[in-house]
This record gives sequence, structure tokens and C-alpha cells, in this order.
Amino acid sequence: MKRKVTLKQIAKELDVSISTVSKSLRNSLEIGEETRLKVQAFAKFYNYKPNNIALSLKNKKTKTIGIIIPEIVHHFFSTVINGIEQVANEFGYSVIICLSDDSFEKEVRNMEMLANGSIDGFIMSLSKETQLKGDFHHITEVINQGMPVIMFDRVTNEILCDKVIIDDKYAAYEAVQSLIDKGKKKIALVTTVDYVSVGKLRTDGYTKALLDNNIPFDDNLIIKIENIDTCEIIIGKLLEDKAIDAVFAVNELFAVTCIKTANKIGLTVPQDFAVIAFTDGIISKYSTPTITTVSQNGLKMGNKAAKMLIDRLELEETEEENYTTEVIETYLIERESTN
Amino acid sequence: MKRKVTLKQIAKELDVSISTVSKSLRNSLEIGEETRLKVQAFAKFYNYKPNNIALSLKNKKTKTIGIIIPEIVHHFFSTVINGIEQVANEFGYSVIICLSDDSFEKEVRNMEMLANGSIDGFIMSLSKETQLKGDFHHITEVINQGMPVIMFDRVTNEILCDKVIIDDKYAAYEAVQSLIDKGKKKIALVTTVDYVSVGKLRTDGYTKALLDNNIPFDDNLIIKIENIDTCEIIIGKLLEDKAIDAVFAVNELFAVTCIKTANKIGLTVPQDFAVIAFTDGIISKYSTPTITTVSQNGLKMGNKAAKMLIDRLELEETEEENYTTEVIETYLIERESTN
DNA sequence: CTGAAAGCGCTTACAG
DNA sequence: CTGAAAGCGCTTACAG
Repeated sequence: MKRKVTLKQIAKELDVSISTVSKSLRNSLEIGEETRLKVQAFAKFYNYKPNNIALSLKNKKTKTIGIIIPEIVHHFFSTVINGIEQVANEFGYSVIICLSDDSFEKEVRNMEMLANGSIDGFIMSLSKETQLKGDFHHITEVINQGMPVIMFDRVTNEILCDKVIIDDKYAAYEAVQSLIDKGKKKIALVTTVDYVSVGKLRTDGYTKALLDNNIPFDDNLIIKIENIDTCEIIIGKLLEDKAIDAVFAVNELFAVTCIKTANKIGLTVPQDFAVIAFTDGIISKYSTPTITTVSQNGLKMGNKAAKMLIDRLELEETEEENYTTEVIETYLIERESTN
Repeated sequence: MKRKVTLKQIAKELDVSISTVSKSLRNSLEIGEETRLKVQAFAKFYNYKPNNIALSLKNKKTKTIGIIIPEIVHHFFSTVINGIEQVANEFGYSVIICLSDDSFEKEVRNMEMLANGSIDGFIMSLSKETQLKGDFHHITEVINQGMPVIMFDRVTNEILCDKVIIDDKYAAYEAVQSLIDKGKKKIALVTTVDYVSVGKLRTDGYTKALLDNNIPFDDNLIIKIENIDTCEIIIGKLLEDKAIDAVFAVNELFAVTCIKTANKIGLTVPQDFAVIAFTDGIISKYSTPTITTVSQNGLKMGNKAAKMLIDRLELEETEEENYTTEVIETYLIERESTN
């Protein structure tokens, strides 16, 4: 077992000073060619690699990005991570990931842990509980310490920072409009509870589309799912009683549950009613029928968020406070469920 | 913007030495109560938190686990990460994740990057390319430097280290046996190319099950998919020509593709043939019909891998070289596709 | 051309 | 009871 070699050991071995070794390896012209080459050869032989931790301490930057998301077993979030990792990798950054499990306390704890020098900046999406409580002190604190934070998807207006989002309201509007264009009038909405920011916005888009088309708004056609495991009954009731034309679901899990519940009570999609969903994930592509969705380009969101963070990190942190919100475009992916 | 406060600043502010501050905050009895309390109050007020990087350098451990996996947008791998994160979190460790994108070169680069002091140990699953090349020098090197490595799922016999796997061969055997028990005789196998270790093992299990039941082995019933995007044609041909009783697929993507291809040519699952798959992911649960799968308990694998690593890290690294391979049990989850 | 010194933020054995 | 010193592994301004 040959442990990692340090500058000190090389210096001792070669009987020169640590400074000389360090400079030689950084190819400083300060050092005479002979010494330089000798040191380099030796270092190469022993596979010397500078210690990241020492460099971080010295340079006061870690070249590491901290990511805090609600969950990772989730197509959208893992896609975003993939996007972040791509550009992080390109710029020589690592990513360190913490999960909040949609818990406020875990989100706070993880942020504090990472904020103590482990990373240079955050990319995060709020936990449900944080959105419910509306308590963002942990984020403010980190920002006040001079650490940049980029928020994506589940963001809040109460924090001033860079953000990457889609236009949830507009995308929902367009999705519902596309249903109306196909002649659907009795359109149900299957959404989350209101405190989830994106759920709320998508609901707003739905409402506005109905309004603009003079379709009466009917509260009975809206169901707000708190818990995915128990939603089948509520959805079943909706489908049975209301003789609807279409369902607009704010995520693909709700959508596929609608389709499966429909099948159980003898209804077929798209013959009996159409389904359209948010979040173009793996389920939409492989369910039967395949589901028409609003693309929510997670890869691009991740790319963009990482780019924004690295820019802020490397651009001499000049332009403080001039935060931007990047809106990633969305589009409708038409599949079988709206044919 | 109040930057993070350091021991030095507190010491200066309170006009005591850095040592005194450090000791006070660690509640050392060496320091007089008055001073101790004063320092603690001050530190609390300024929200002092020790710098992780400095601690890492000093302690020569980072309390960080490095994870290297082929991809993250993949239900199984993200589940494993979730499992790792759970126990990491419990023991105060962070996880830093690098993706190899199934590329040997990226795997090597990422390992080298993390091995330079950033982490205390690795948990990894091999990239396809690494398995194809059979080049594991980067892993040997890391282990030789005294850094523990835990491999999971896609492992190799050529490296001696702790491993967490399932019994791929046996699980495949059982799955195929269950088909045979249902009277199926003409069972097709949809698998990966051979160099993917788990694909190979599952193929072996399939072969053995046939053999043990005196079912003639027919090479024409086996297709090895190289590329998921172009597999539909090959699968279509298999289904059309061979009049098979059942398909055993080594992952759920292959399984769902079989089902969808079957539908296109007028066949129905499970009426015309049964389908059983490896990897109990999200697709199996939501496809129509739902798919019978071999559970591959990613969460448990992640938990176990993290536990093994942390044990090795914290147990004074006594028992060198005495590596274990943990086999996580699997079971069949019966769903509609084999009814 | 080479090296001693200071410093990044911390801990701890040792002096006083 | 308190503090100066050494050290983790590195870099760099400064002396010689």
C-alpha cells in the first residue's frame, strides 16, 4: 500500500525545499530547468496529485457545487442533476448532493452542513414543507454570507437570487387551450395542494384558459391531491360522476393514475376522455396509451442553473445583486392520450 | 453581508488566543468557566460554525462518500443513491456524486479527481465500457492508496473489495422457473450484450432453468440488445416469427418495449404471451399491463453499501483485506403481465 | 535560482 | 487557566 505522496515527501526525497517542488510542478520559470525536470519526473513517477482539500483551504474555493433537492428517485430531478453535472464536469467542478426528503428540517440541516466551507455555491429546489411554512431564513443566511444560490423549479418570490424556471402558468394555459381546440369543454384538473408553488401556477393557467374561452369554471372538476397513495378513490369518483371530456394533470403520476382508474371503471383514454400532463418523464412515454405532456426540459434547466452558478463564481463576483430569472421554454409533446 | 466568522476573528474580538477559543468551543475543561461561557456566547451570537475544509485537512478525513455510477436518470441507480444517502446522513456523511456516463475515461477521471483528498471512500458501479475493456487499474490504484471501495451491482471478480450484489443468476433462474411452472415452454430471452456482468449472469440463470426442466435451448429465442433505440425491430421480428409463450427481459425497458411492440402487431400480454422482467422500477408499476418483476432492492443495496463503507472507515481500519460480498435477497413481484 | 516564512482555519501536545 | 507552537498540504510574496 503506497499512500498518496505529498510535496513534503518529494522535497525530502530530492533534498530540496517544498517551495521548489511546488514551483517546479506548477512549471514556474523561477526554477532552473534541471531541478524543474527532475522534480517533475519524480512526481510523475510517484503519481503525485495535489491534495484537493489543501488547495481548497488555500484558495478559499472548493470547486464544488452543492445541490439540494426534495428527492432523487424522481425522473425530473434526476434529469436536472444530470444537466448540472454535465456543465459542472466541463468546468472542473464536482457536485455534492443532499436530499431534503421534502422536509424543512433536513433542508436546513443540509444547507448548514454544506455552507461551512464544503462548497462554493448552491443549486436548489425547495422542499414542500419549506414552501408550506414560508420560512426561508436558512437561504437568506447563506446568501448574506456571500454564497451564491440558484433556485430552480420550486422557487419563491421571497428570496432574491438567480432562478431557473419554466412559465408554469403559461404552459398550463397552452396545454388546456390545446384541449379546448380539440373541442373539449368539460375539463377536469388534477393538481397538488396549493402551497406547492408550481402546482398553484399550473392551476392558475388552467383557470385562465377556461376564462378566456368562456367556459364556465366548475369547482367540482378540480381535485387537489395531497397523497398519491390514496388518490385513486378521489379520481375514480371524479371520472364516474362527472362525464368529463378531458383531464389536465399537473404531473404524469396523476395522469397515469387517471388512465388506470378509468380502465377499471370501463372507460378508455383517449376515446372517452383525453389526458394531458405536466412533466415529460419516463411514464408518459411508456404508459398505454402514451401520454401527451408539457415538456419540462430538466436537462436544460440543470445546464442553465449550473452555468449561472459558475458564472457568478468565476466572474469576480462583480455585479452583485443583479439577479436574473431564466425561463426555459416548454412545448407540448403530443402522444396517444389526446388523439 | 456578514461573512463567516473564524476562530481568529473571535479570538481577536475577545482578546484571547485562538487556542483558548478553540478549546472553549469544544467545551474543554482546561479553560476557566468564565472565559469558556463568554466565548461560547459570542460564538453563538455570530453563528460560528467550524470550517469543514480546515477540519478535513487537520483530521485527514472528509466525512464524505464518493459515488460513481453510470447514470443517474435511471430508477435503479437513483434508488441506490437514495439508500446511500439515508445512512450517510444518519452518520453525518455527505455524498458527492460523479457520473461515468458509461464511459471508461470519465470513470477514471472522476475517480482520480475524488481520490485526491475529497472523499474518504468510494461506492461505485462499473461503467459498461470499463466492463468491456476489463481495465480496472484506476480502482486498484485507489485501493492501494488505502482508500476503501465498495462495489455494487455491476462488479468484477478481478478486484478484491467489499461488494453488494443480488444473486443475478439465481433470481433469473427463479423468474424463468415461475414461467415454466405456469406451463410456458417457448420462453424468449431479451438481454444485453454479454460484457455487462449482470446481463451475462441473468442469461446464465435463464439457460440453467431451461436445462433443469429439460426444455430445449434455442438460440433463436435469445436476442441481445445493444442499443435501446433500435431494438423495436429486432423484438418485433422475434414476436412475429417465433410464436413464443413468454419473454424474460433483463430490464423493464426491454419488457415494456416487448409489450408495446406486441400490441402493434396485434398480440396482447398476457393473453398471447407472458412477460417477466428484472428491475422493479416505475415503468413496471405503471405500464399496461403492469409487469411482473424481480425486485432489485436498490434502497437496501444502497443502505448496505453505505453501512459497509462507513464501518470500514470508522472501525480503525483493523481487519484489512478481509472483504465480504453481501448478497441482497430478491423476490418476484407478480403483476398482470404473467396472469 | 532556491528557500524560509506566512498563511488558509483548525486542533492539540506542551510550556508556563 | 491561558497561550505559543507545530502541523494538516498547499501556494506565493519576499529574501538572499
